[in-house]
Amino acid sequence: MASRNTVQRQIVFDAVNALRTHPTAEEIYEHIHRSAPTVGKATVYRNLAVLAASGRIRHVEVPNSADIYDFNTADHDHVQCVSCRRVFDADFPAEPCPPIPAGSGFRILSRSVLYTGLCPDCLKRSQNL
Amino acid sequence: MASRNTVQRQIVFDAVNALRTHPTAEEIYEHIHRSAPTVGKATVYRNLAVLAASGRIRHVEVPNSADIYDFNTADHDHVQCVSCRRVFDADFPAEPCPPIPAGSGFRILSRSVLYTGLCPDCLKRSQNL
DNA sequence: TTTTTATTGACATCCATTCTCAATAAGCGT
DNA sequence: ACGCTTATTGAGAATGGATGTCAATAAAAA
Repeated sequence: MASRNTVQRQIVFDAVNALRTHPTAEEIYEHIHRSAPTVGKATVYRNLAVLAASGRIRHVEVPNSADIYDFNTADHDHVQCVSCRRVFDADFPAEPCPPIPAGSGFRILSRSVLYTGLCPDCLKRSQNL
Repeated sequence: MASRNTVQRQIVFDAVNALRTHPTAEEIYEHIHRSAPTVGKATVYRNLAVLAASGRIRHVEVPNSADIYDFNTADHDHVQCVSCRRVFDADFPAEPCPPIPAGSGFRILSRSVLYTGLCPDCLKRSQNL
């Protein structure tokens, strides 16, 4: 028997699509908790994993921060602000990285690119000091 | 007063240069512990951070695994094997990603590229099943 | 040598995430 | 519609990796 359509799974999926701001699992849990206080945190984590594995949402691993989940499953990179730690889409004008290579005996499955820097808000704030 | 040349700091630096296999902080600590059992784990972490900040070693953040430290400070990417979780240099023939862009009000400070896939060992093992 | 203060070591604490396990419920076959 | 199987749930404990606390120590400036 494959995966089941539980109400909790749908709630988690809806939350990721409602929160369009690269939410963490914790933020998704808090959002859900308001209208569905019985849904446990482990259930949120589990369903985020299931949804990501099936390609319905995207799981973005963020080193030294909580991972984020993205309703936008199209291939795109992210920027994390070193100051406020928020994650944004890297939609600035940049050539994409070249296609994933095949060489040296590795089987490359994926590539993740994460930019770090200052977001517009924090950059402005730092310039006003 | 700037930073001090403590014996512990030198021990940590030497360990990173001795372990040329992308060691984690834990592995570095264990290596050190054999010959210098009084050096604490917090000291190892602190000195790894100091050495990385001063550019003497490189700190590579690995999502969902322990971060690794690299004696090779030259700019290069890494591959993590999804099976054995080891980290390798991405020295396969690949065009590098284009230079870091400046656009959209972000100040981009760095970009990290991490490939995931199967290392030669694990690839071979999976083909022999 | 004296003084200053960066650094240490031991341990507690933190954070994000995963595990455990009995209880529940999805959805198949009948 | 009704069981039956088993994927899933909820609560909390447990984990792993890393950082914080703080009195004691030791670089190195004066």
